[in-house]
Amino acid sequence: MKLYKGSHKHLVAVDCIIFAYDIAEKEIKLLLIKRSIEPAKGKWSVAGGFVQDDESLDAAASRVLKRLTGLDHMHLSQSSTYGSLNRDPGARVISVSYSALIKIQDLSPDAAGLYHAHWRSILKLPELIFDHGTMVADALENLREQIKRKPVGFELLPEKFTLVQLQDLYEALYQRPVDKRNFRKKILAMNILEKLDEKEKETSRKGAWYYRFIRERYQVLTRNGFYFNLDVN
Amino acid sequence: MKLYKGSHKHLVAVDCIIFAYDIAEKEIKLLLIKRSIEPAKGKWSVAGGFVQDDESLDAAASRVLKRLTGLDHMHLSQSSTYGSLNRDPGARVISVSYSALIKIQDLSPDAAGLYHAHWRSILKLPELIFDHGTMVADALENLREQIKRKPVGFELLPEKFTLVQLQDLYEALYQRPVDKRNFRKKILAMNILEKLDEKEKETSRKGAWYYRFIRERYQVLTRNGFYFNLDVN
DNA sequence: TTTTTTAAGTGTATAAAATACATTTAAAAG
DNA sequence: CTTTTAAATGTATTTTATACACTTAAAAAA
Repeated sequence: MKLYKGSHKHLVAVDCIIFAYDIAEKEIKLLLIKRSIEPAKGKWSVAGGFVQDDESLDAAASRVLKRLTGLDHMHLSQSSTYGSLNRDPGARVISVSYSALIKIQDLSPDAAGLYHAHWRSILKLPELIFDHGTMVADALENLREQIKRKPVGFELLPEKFTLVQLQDLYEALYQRPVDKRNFRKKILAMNILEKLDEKEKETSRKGAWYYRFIRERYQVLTRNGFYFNLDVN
Repeated sequence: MKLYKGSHKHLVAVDCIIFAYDIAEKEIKLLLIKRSIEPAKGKWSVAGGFVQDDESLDAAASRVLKRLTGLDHMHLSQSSTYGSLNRDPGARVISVSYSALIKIQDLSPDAAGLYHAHWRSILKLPELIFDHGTMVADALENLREQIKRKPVGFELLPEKFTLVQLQDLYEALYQRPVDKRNFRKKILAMNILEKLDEKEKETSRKGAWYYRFIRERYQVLTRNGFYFNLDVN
């Protein structure tokens, strides 16, 4: 069956904006790739790839991400689609952007070597090719909204994390200080964290208690009309 | 210049979910088209078209919308992109969905005749082709969120409208009653409406005052940190 | 002309949520 | 045992959200 004859076909790419959080440096980072093909070879870009004939958009994004992280499953969501005529000087390419949230250690051995992948703070991004700067800005804006209403911050932290680390993450994303007592009051009131009986002792003498996000409890609450809300003051 | 050789090309479509509000019937309506080509000829769908070689995605959506409404400018925003392998049985098509908000009277003469376009209440939608049902559900969900935080409700109403009409619109979208006094208190407190000295007299003896949305004032306020918020209780 | 009918318009008291803010505690180092 | 450092904690105040019922305007009917 060969329908829709006469309609133009297009190159379609997926571009993945990969976010992680660096606990030590208290910075949100983005995985950037040194581009290996023309045009713009050697310039910085986000990770991308063309959508193949036999794969869905989501599958294409997963493939690109697996190449860099080795991970099969991760927090991945479609953001926006970019289709201006001359966004890529090499050819007319329509690009679907995806946001991925991962733990900073999750990089494949190939990532640094083969793909020249590097983590860069969102505060000090180099110039990016094409409209990747816009994609990143859009994705970041989206993440800032998402993290208020969905428990996505935990995707960027290890399984065990302290409330200090969680707050630092929010502060890094919003670039403004957050009231410690109010922040803890809000997140603990949601009743979706479990306090472990273990302390993080690297960064202070006293040590800070570890917590864990209980996804199952969150899901049960959600089914009963609960809404995650961590509006930062 | 012929780069990216060997990568597959795809048919790319735009599909427009066109919303309007029927004041008399107090119903949110969707513009549906009787499909004129195979596959699924004669079935209901949203308005769509293939993206041409020389037009951006936004331009393609605008073209589709102009065909039906004759309008050059309207509230139009990209929603989501759909790319499963078999979403269209006719061929592999990747589809970018757009939401449009228009006034119900804005239909081109061709719309009804040539395209068999019909307004249908979102409460009584027929079965739609392919994944158009999902597209509509996603767009509707998006609209419900948008209308809380952005002054998009006014796009669905005439220039002059009453507070009763505005509230009815919110109630139609949420399918639940809204407290009249609290609703009016909130919207008027924003100071973005101007009370006209004219009454709407069709629907009641007493008549309801007409108001007008002052976009300029909204924009000024927005620049000064104001956020539209009409969370319905 | 008075009365009835109908939908528009209005205010206040209470509850809940957001915010501002400073001291105490635990633990290691000196 | 004193000092140092970051973690942990509670309350009062302000702001926002909510619940709730009567009055008013105007035409239609008596």
